[in-house]
Amino acid sequence: MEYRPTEWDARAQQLWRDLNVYRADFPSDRNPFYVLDMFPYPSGAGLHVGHPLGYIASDIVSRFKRHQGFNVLHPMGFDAFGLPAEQYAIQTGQHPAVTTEVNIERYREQLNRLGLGFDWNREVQTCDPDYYRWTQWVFIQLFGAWYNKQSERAEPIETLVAHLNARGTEGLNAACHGEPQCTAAEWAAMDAAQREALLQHFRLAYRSESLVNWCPALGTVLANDEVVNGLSERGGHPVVQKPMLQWSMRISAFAQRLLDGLDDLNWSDSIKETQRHWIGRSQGARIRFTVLAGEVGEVGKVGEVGKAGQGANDPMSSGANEPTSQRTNEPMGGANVLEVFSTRPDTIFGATFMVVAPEHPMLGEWTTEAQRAEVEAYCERAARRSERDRQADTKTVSGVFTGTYVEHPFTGAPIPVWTSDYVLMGYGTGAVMAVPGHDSRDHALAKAMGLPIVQVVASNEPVDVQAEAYEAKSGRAMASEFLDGLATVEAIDRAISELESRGLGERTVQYRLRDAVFGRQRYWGEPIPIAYRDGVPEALPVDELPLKLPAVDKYLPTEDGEPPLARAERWVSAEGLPLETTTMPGWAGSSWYFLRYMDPKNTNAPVDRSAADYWGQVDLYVGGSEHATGHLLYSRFWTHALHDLGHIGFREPFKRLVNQGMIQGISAFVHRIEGTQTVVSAELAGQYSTQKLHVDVSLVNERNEVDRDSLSTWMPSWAGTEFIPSEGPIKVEREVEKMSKSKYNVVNPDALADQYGADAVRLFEMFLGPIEQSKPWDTQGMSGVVGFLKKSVRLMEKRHDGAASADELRILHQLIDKLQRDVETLSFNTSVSAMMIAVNAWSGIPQLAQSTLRDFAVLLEPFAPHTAEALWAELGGEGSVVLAPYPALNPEYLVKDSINYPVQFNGKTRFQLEMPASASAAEVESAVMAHEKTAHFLEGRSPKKVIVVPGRIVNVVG
RNA sequence: GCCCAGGUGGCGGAAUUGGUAGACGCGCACGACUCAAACUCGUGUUCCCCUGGAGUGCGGGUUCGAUUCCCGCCCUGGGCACCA
Repeated sequence: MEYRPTEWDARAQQLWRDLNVYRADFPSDRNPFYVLDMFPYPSGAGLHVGHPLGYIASDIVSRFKRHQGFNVLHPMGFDAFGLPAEQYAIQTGQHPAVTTEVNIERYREQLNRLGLGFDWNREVQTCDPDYYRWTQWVFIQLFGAWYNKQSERAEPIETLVAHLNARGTEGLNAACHGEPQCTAAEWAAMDAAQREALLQHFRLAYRSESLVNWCPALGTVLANDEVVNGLSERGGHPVVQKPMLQWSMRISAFAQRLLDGLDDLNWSDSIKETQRHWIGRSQGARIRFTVLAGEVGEVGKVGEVGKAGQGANDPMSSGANEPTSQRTNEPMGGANVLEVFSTRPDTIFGATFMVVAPEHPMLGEWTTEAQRAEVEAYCERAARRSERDRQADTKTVSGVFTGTYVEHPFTGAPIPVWTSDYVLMGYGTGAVMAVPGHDSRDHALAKAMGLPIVQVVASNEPVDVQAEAYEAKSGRAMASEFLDGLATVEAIDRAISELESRGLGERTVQYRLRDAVFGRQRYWGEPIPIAYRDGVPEALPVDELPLKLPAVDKYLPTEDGEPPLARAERWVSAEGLPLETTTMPGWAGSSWYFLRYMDPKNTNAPVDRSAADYWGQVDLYVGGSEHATGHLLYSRFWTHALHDLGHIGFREPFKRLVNQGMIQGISAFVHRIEGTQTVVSAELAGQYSTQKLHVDVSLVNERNEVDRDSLSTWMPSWAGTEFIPSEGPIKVEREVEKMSKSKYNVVNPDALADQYGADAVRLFEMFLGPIEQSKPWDTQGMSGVVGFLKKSVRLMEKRHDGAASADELRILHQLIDKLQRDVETLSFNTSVSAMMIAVNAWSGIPQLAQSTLRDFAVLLEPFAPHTAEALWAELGGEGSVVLAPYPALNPEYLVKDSINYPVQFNGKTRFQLEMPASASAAEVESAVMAHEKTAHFLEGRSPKKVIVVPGRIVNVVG
């Protein structure tokens, strides 16, 4: 039998299609197993060898579980809404759906070329109206829900309305923004618009005026996870903070549950830690300081502000993006009270000034006339700076005195109020009590402005708080009246109790997690299914879904800066109401797609409850770690909410998560003398003033030599290139970098599959190393796995119809044992090596039984399914090897009857001693002592101690 | 700065609960086959001052025994970054 990989690839793939072997059944009596890959965004560049790393691993698990009799769900789809297709549309006028479809077609071909066993009957595309109909449906569910902190779950908005009818906001414990409140009587008196304005503060999908990340270059707002170092994740454009009326998702309501849920998930520590940080729970207290009246400017219009909650443009939305407060009923106190959050209330006696964020809504009120010009100038400067600028110089401190003072709650001393941009409006209350003695940032401002620094925590080591803040939480309170002598932890507790008893503050938990901005001023996304009746948002009736993307003449904003959907001719609901013009962000469709695979054709619901109950959580989810704070958090949030609302029976979507590492490219550079067309071989480059330029890796051979002719004809700009030396090889320089089109280091998996066969690519990617690890792609090693496949095929020449020998069975069962253990940890590099060891061992046996070879074909199948299929056919197997049962492990063949003991003297291995496995420790010891070499290594000493670990090792100490 | 992961031959990497460090593969060297080359097969391949010694980033420690456990440091990759 000759090894013919490309021929076998085609034949096996045809057989799989004919027999529909990857079909997942429902209903079914078999046990379900759900293996999921993060579905790709179909970009124009196609797949490179890095993408399939995770797909191959999950494919191996799927195939393995199928052999073991599980009903395996292993689907694939496309995350098809996104910016690149839209940018291309803006440039060319081509509808994004067209480019997207072309790209999807190419992706599907590339995935199939590698023999990945997906159930394509269940494919989903997020841009398909039959799919996004249900994304819109989920949005409507969230719009129609609120989070009840009493029951700790999301509930239909009707239960909130019932509460408001009965008692107003009294006794209500809900996740919300701002300080919405009303009595039952006030609620009863409100008109529809006023009621909706109030409800918006509670809905899980809501609209509010808030500070958002605005990216002028992309013309859209972005979520926090889409902004990296003050630049947009896509495209790297500057991002600024800007207040806008926007749709948001109240993910902050689920902060504690998203935190707690991590404990039971089988995910990597680093992803869990990343999420914990992103959620950022901190415990402390809210503390209220009374603003000293004499100093307050324009006190007149104060009182009304805090009582808002009525009217469509209510003023209480100003702090909308701040995480929800523990309380809902206490008034913020308007300009009379300055409220801060602190994790160190024990240091309150060290608070020598207050700092509020430049965006703080009360700042204007608190600024005295004398200071007004200076404060306004400062705020304007802070607003103009982009996030990036603000982050760039965290070293320089700046701030301005407002002219106002607050009263210290315990000492009654006046404390000056400052504003500085190191205090963020988006966290806590947007104000802090500055304790320069024990907080480095407060310390920096105090130093710069000459404000007093007081020590209120004593340490065992000598500390000088004038020089540096003492921030450790291990110390005892001092100069703090009733707190003196208490250890920090106790002092915090005591300080909070004291504040609570005086009604000046309370214990609270603060989260860093912000609500997620949900609207995008873009075309290529799901339309938000909201219509406006007299300016009041209402959800479309579910039976009007899908709300399809309208045709537009251009994919750009309108002249007035409205999103592209405003260009549509009649963008109104069935009832004729104007529709929302922003679309959903990229993460909407990917937040629930794993549910749709369970029931992809359902026209009555996103997923039938019975299908969701049968398949349950994803057993294994494989994908990149770059989604740690985006997709992986949002999809958890939606799953929790859908669970609470009764649509599915589990809270957490992904039981186990494995992050595959990145495959890096090995870029090639030539040295070109600056300002010339002359290329210098790398070893001579030091003699010239050269620049390093990327060249395509396909122009370079294994000896790192670039071909002159192909370089000259590679691109027009390289025509007429001259070379030094003029004869002989031209060397390139190599460097490991991220694999990317622009670095010309991309290797395509389908091209490799055409050259070596799909199985060689699969095996090689797995053999490269542990799945989670990043590693450079080096095709040189390919010959190793090709050799293994050829050797495997050559075993067929040894086959006979008789019974299998004990030797060959021992090899077989050791392999089964190893493979079964490896699949649990996805340790497929060692699986490949174990198969190599087995094949090498069988190669040394003159004859092999047909049954052994058949079993081997099944063991090989998850890794190299095409070759296994060819072997299976040759061995007379029925149907497809994909559906064959896994060979049962017979542990008898794993038992060894003798053990080769390494014998150590003082920890150094000196010789081996073969002993029967049944030998006792005493027998082993006497055998060692009787051994001729023992006397030599003891050099006349008598052993102090002989350690015998049965079955393992002997160590003679002496 | 804080948090997480990692550091083993020329290279990718392997090593159950602490128990023969370097499996498997690449590369390299030598040999067989061949007129020759490719393919294939075989042998060797951690290093050194080689009857021995050293050795898993560095320095200590625990242990009969440490890649594995503990303490301190260095480096690499990733995450967060004025979060009060």
